[in-house]
Amino acid sequence: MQPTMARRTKAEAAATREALLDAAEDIFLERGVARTSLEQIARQAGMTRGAVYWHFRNKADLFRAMLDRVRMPFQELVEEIDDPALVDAPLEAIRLACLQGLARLEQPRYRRVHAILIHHCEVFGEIDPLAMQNEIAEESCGALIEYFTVACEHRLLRSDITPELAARLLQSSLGGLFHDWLRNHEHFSIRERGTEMVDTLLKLLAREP
Amino acid sequence: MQPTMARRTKAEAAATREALLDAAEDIFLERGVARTSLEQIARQAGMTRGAVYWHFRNKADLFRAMLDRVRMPFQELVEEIDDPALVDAPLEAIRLACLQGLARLEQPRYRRVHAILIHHCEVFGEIDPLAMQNEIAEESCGALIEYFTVACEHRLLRSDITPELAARLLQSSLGGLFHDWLRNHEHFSIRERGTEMVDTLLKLLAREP
DNA sequence: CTTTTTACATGCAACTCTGTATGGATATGT
DNA sequence: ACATATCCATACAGAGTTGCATGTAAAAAG
Repeated sequence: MQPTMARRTKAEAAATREALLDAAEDIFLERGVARTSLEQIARQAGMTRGAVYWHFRNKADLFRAMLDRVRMPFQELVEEIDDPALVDAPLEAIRLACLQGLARLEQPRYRRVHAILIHHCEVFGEIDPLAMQNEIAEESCGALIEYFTVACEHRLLRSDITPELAARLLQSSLGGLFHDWLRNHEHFSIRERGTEMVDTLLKLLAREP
Repeated sequence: MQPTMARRTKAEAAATREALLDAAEDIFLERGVARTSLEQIARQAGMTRGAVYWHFRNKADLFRAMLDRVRMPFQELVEEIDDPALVDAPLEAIRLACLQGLARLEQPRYRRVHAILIHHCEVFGEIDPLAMQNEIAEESCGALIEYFTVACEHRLLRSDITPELAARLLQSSLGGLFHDWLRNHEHFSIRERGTEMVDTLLKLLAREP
């Protein structure tokens, strides 16, 4: 055993920072946020608590950094499918944005971090996960309402369905499916079920030809 | 200050047990399960940790007792609306069972305990809240599938909708709405939005006359 | 090459929480 | 009335975690 390992290069330091965040994901997901100590995270990454306290101020700061690696604003999803042919097909734009989101959530990192945020952490320190979830929900619902409003103006929606109702239906359905899937993702594929759900919902909501 | 308060009557003991559970609901909801100590619960109830350890073995046991006060198996909801006229109207039976469940969730105790179970606790000790949620979800979804299957056999469903798909749609929608509402119940009434959602979904899923 | 800063490891004091052991006073059974 | 079991308060030992302070070897700056 060496006397004391010492300073790494800047690239190595960045690598240990990522390793600490990876380790945090692992143990947060396995034991929950509250029950994992900083020493468990450090040992999982092959480090000691000294490394953790150098890179982060405390557990809340580490948690925030972990979330920052998977920031996925809804607006990004819309911009990624920015096809000018879709301005007159808002329902198809919604469909593609949803599928884009489902594809992202299948990536292990997104899935794991969201599972931690939704199912494996409580309020702690200066972090309020419910407030974060609220922000996400409000933003996505607002965006959906806008698109459904456009669809309504183009006479693409059933006459007995308001844009707000359509948006809430779609958002609740996907949110519920998301929650269920995050509990045990091996039970089914969220991409398949999500696609099926979005397709049928949009078909049911669309005005009959 | 008296030297040492001592033994209460059996009724008083049962009352303190209830008071401890009430206090646990309060603080669990406010601070989260992991961050609340047994002493905080005891003091909130005007007792000490001795009372807690007398009535419960540990925090997990207290948590389980708290959940036992709001056990609401889906079958109960169906039995409560056991109207023989509904055996030939399975869609109406589903609707009434859902409304019955929504009405229950509006009761403060049900709402608070479910908010704790879903949003304010992680895995701890011998308690796995995700497994409990899974049980609830599986049971309710299974019951919905049975009823939608009957509806399908009676030609009450659209021909392009399978009973499984209908059940998953309804369950995900209500589950997502439930999660959103539990985050901040003052934002909207789950009874109104849930009723609206159930009505429109069933209308969309029903075969056109 | 020298100095300074970086990137950690190690050690320490303080705090919090748990579980249990003990004690006491009263309700309850007989 | 007496003995006993009940209901709860108090005290204590132990473990675990946090934040900081210190040490240190190498990288980076000059």
